[in-house]
Amino acid sequence: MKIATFNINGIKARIEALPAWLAAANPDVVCLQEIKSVDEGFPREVFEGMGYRVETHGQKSFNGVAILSKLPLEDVVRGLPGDDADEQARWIEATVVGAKAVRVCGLYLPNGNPAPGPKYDYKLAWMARMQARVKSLLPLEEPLVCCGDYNVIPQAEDAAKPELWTEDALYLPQSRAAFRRLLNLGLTEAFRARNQSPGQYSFWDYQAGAWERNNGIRIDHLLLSPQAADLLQDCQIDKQVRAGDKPSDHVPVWIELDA
DNA sequence: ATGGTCGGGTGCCGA
Repeated sequence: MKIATFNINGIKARIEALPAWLAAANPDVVCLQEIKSVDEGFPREVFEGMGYRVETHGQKSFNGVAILSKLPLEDVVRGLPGDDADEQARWIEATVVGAKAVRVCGLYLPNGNPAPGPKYDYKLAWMARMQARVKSLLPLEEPLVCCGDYNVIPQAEDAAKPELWTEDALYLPQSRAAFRRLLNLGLTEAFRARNQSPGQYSFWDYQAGAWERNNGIRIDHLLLSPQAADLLQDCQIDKQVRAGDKPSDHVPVWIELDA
């Protein structure tokens, strides 16, 4: 089972590049972030025509997440539990029914800039809620994959120029500590586990020739429960997508599971 | 050293 995460930065803007990548990469499951569309505006027919089931959790203008799957989806949850007043669409879960069932959580973690400030407070509170949600899912002892745009640079080696990020919400010690606490629940970060080569990133800013200079950061992650980590065969970043026509500022990251 | 680019949607905000 091939599971990917891809922050597409607007479904309307990516209506050619996303199907092109799907046709080439042929993932079974894709978690999308920043669809920037309400559910009714999402062009589901395009993806249904390619054999994908489509579950969205959209929002006007900002945020919005979705799961595309060639395998049946069950028990869809929309929205991160723990705050009924939170109206930002950043979380969707579903069980993918393959040879083995895999619970997949697709997430768009808050950016948090500027820090300090209310947006950073929201980021840290959201991460605490995610911690609680994952903690409640782990006792099921089933394969669990939490993937998406974490908006966290875990370590210095995950940025081309870490010194430029020291005051940024993506790299502040509190952000990295909250990410570590997730890992310390017993999750495996798939790319770090499978791929040790340096200089591999998942995001390059549109500005200042960041792509051409490989001035990137690695902020799109797949975190696996022990039962999912047992099935992990591979993890790769589809870097070449950033060089295509009308690219997102993020590229897909995917895992292959023996499931 | 500075400023720079996208997307969504129609005035700027978010990244």
